[in-house]
Amino acid sequence: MLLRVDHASDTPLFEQVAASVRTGAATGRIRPGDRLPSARDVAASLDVNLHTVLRAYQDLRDEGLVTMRRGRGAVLTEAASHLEQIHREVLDLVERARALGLSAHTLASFVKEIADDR
Amino acid sequence: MLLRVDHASDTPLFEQVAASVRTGAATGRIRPGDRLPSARDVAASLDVNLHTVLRAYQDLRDEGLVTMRRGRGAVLTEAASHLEQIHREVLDLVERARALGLSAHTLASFVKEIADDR
DNA sequence: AAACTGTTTGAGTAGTTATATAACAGAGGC
DNA sequence: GCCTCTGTTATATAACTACTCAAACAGTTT
Repeated sequence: MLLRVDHASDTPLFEQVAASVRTGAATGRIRPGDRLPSARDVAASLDVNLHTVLRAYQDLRDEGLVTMRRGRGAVLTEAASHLEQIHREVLDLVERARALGLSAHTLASFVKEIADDR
Repeated sequence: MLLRVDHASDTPLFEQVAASVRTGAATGRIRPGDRLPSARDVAASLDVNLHTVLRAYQDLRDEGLVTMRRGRGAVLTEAASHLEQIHREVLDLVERARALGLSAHTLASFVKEIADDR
């Protein structure tokens, strides 16, 4: 199955769904132009509310990773084609920070601060 | 003043306080070995509750950026000496991602996912 | 028309955030 | 020793936000 979710996890369901899609795109399981499974299908197969899935999809749209139109579904954009490369760079940076005694949480707060400023 | 806070902002106060300290360390205004102003002083001068400041300090401790002991206060660790370099690398990465059509939010979610896995 | 798709609206619940007050306990100066 | 500084812990509470759910709505495709 493409998308997975852990109901016992402390990270929000919609965030897990979004993360699944990003990972799927970063590993090439989903490609630009591909349509994501419909929100209702995902909701049914993950035993999650429709709204929760749509919330995840909308976040991905806000990031520019998918386009959405009713009747047509959610489609992966060209921007997603570089996810793999960027994801690798993020891993490298986390590793480098770690070597300097800095946690991923510190990095996360830096990135978040930059992200929120726009 | 070293620490600043915007009561009207939508980001939590304790997070703003923590971010102030990180920025202060990244710009060399605070150095390893320096003691942060006492939580009570900060609370009074920012018109914020003591708990709010301590929450920020504790987060920084969890990240390994400060050590805390009662009677002595919160002291910046050696790890903080590399904050400037890492912060610059984060800015570079955000820039590179942006050039590929990826938002800082996408990056943030990657980093957060890595950070939460530990 | 029928069967899909996302969109919108509304609402309930749970968790987070910030506050306040108080008592506790280690560290250091006098 | 005593006083005052420091963070720590406990308890309570109000306001707010996040999260989830349900049902009706409106384009798109077949």
